[in-house]
Amino acid sequence: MAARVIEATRVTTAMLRPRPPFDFDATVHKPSHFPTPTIAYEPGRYWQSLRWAGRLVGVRLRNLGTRRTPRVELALYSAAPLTAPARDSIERELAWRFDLDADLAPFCRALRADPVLGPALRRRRGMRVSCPYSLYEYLVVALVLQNTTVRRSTTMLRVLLERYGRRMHFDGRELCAFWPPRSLALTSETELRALKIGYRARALRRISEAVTAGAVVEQPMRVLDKDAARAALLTLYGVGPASVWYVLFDVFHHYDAFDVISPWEQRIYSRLLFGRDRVAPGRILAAVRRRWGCWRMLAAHYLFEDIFWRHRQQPVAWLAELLRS
DNA sequence: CATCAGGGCCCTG
DNA sequence: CAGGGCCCTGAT
Repeated sequence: MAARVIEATRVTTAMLRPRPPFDFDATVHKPSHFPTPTIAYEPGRYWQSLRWAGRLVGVRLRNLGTRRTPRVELALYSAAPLTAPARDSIERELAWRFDLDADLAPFCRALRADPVLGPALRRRRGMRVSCPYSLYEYLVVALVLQNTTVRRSTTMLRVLLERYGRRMHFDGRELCAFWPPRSLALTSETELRALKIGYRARALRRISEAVTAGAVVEQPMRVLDKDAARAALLTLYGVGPASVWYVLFDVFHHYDAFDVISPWEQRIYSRLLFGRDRVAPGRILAAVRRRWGCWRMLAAHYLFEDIFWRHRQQPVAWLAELLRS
């Protein structure tokens, strides 16, 4: 890395007002997700690096409100002062990434009587689907998660960030920041392979190339419907059905993007929905579609994150068993 | 020591 | 549309 640590000392703040109800902690922190060194979280406080419009910015969010009267203080740290338009555009970008303007009322009304979902819905009331990454960054994460263990994924991402990313120092924290796609677009596959990311080297280079060339552009994809977005994403080399549905939900907030289920998630949903182990994926998908309809992935997200939050508070034996490995 | 699976995907037949 | 190969690592 990036010998040089970026000192982001200039700070500007703003107040965000998410649409109520809003659960700060469950929105900014997803205990079931793969943690990356670009993010830090403590109850009520959250930090991340952000590459935006060619510059690196340190983001801090603080919860200064309640579920009913949400207030989130946004502090932006940068090496050079941010212009007002830059600050506004980052504010809008974060509102999108954290789904702050979402109206969850119809969802809550429709599903609060559901016997399985109801309790999770009440405990996490106001939680949003959120994603701190750009589409490109998310694809990088999805790539290192493929066909390996969490431990190795962690190593691969760390090595990539050390080699091509930056370190940022702000608000007393040091976080890594992603590289811009173009710095990998021209890198040789051989050089990437030397970092022990295996066959992913080819995909990483080609995805970086595609994004740099404008073959895939995030902003316009945000308004595409689910099928169109899926088709566009599948044109990327190394991006298949499993990665795509994660992207459709996390990055593009399609609340119904629940059409694929991976083996480890299958086992967790089997427990949560049927109270037993290894229910066939097809049955799980049919059940969530029937019960939760167009909200099925958002509902599943509530259930999933809720059990992970509770597990953290008070270990859940069967979950601990499934996660061991 | 050999073998295999791990939070996929591509390519071939 | 099924199945082999892919990089590497740790478990057995």
